[in-house]
Amino acid sequence: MTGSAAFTPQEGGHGRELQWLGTAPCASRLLRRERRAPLALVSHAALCSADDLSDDDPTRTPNPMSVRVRFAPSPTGYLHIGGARTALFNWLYARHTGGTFILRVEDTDAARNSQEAVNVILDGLRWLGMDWDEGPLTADATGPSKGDRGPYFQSQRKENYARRVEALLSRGLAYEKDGAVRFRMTREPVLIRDLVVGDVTRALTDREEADPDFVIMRSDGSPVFHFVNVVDDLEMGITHVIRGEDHLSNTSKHVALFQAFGVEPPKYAHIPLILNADGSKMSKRDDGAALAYYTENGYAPEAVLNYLCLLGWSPKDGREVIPLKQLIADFDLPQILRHNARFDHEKLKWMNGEYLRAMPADRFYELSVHTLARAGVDTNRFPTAYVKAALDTCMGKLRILTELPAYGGFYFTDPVALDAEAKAALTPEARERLKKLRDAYAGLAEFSAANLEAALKETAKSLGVKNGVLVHPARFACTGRPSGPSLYHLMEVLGQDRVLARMDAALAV
RNA sequence: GACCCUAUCGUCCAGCGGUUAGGACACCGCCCUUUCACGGCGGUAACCGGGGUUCGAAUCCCCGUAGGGUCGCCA
Repeated sequence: MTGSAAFTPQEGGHGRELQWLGTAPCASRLLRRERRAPLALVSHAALCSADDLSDDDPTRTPNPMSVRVRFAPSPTGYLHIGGARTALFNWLYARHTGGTFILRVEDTDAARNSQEAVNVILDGLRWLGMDWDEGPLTADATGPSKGDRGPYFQSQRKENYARRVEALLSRGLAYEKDGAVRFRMTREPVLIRDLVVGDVTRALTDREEADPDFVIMRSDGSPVFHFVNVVDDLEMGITHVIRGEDHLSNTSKHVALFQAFGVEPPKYAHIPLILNADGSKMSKRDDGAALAYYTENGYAPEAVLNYLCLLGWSPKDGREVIPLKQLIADFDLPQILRHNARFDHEKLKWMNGEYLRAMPADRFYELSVHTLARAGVDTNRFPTAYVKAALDTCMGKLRILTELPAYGGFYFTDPVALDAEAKAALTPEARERLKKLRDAYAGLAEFSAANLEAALKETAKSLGVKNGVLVHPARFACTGRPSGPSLYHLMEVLGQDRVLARMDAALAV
């Protein structure tokens, strides 16, 4: 049996785990002191391509005894958020143990297989900052890949499956019926030793009782999922199978198959599922079910990644905003919960805001310009210094980037559209006062926030009104809306010409 | 129908035989403040039900109930 030779021992990773456990508490103490700085590291790390986290890292020296985990998605055209978390747990475990993270594409279903669909997966993983040590380099099934256990597309592994079916057939462990090949499944309950769920004894269901055997190769010669999954895991030397709990019941089949091939099955870790906010199953149509929802709706990948790993897992000390490096150091299988989690969009938004606030300015500019462009706001028409100054007044004020066009879009739109509230606020009396302020501003030699503030307060004083009486009409005139960045700073960025012009426009309405 | 998993504030997590059941998001007050946020302070809010075991149960066991998953020539 070539199977036993191909299979690698599974204990290798544990020495490393102990080391990590030993160093983690110390590191976390350091990090709690300085929350800001480590956060910056996260965004940086998530931004960088795979190489930053992998190839330079001395702990990543290939080790035949180490952990080998895989993410094996089917290219369905979208990357489910639950799938992304499964990938994340595998990736974190690999990085935590110094093991190998493998990406394998289960493209056996030709009907819904396309390069676009594969790209959705590759891009999704890259967006989150997850790099794979072995797997495809492009979406082309026949294209280049890295790793010596390929091909990494199931569509390219047909001979392996045929050979394995033959092996089972020749030993009487499988048989042909109606042109299909069926595996002789044990009738005894199967013990599944799960690292998350514990020991599970899976008995046969009533239907299985009637006929426990199952098809491993269809009459058209194509192998079925349970079979290819096991064969690939075996031949790729997978040591730990970390996957959704929806596969737990089927694991008895996989264990039986491994035994038929004469090898110990890998260690299993079935992780809980992600449900909708109302507890229902998250299906393709639900908002936020696809990773693309987050890439397109103003989320920072580092925040999504952080939030995702807190669904079903948490560090012992209750920290929630956790730098990626710390996540890798702390992550481990035994701490994974056994019950499903509901996805809380509000909390993700909060966390996204935390990351947006703490990230380096350049990173914020990059994300912002991209978001504005998507909203039809072209920042390229403005000097870079102006764009940066404008965005500086917005940084720290948003939870998700998609709030930006409404929040700071006025910097790049002329004339500004006054909303209903703004128009209502510009009463004849308010206009009169605004006119006074406009004239005061027209006479300013240096249009700085400090001068603007002083001039406004002076004007208010001479009018005998509170500052707010002038502040609000001024804000409406300049931005068209009741809320936004700091008024004086926003006006400084806008500059004298724009501010006066906008005040004139508001007075003319 | 059978099999498997699960069950602490509305939500995400702490808890692992003895706690005033803790934190975070959200929510509600107050403070800060030119708006909106941030931040600070305070508050509302939970052990699914019933039996055991034990001096003592959110923690262990059993039964119910509820939710989720699985029983394909889908993946």
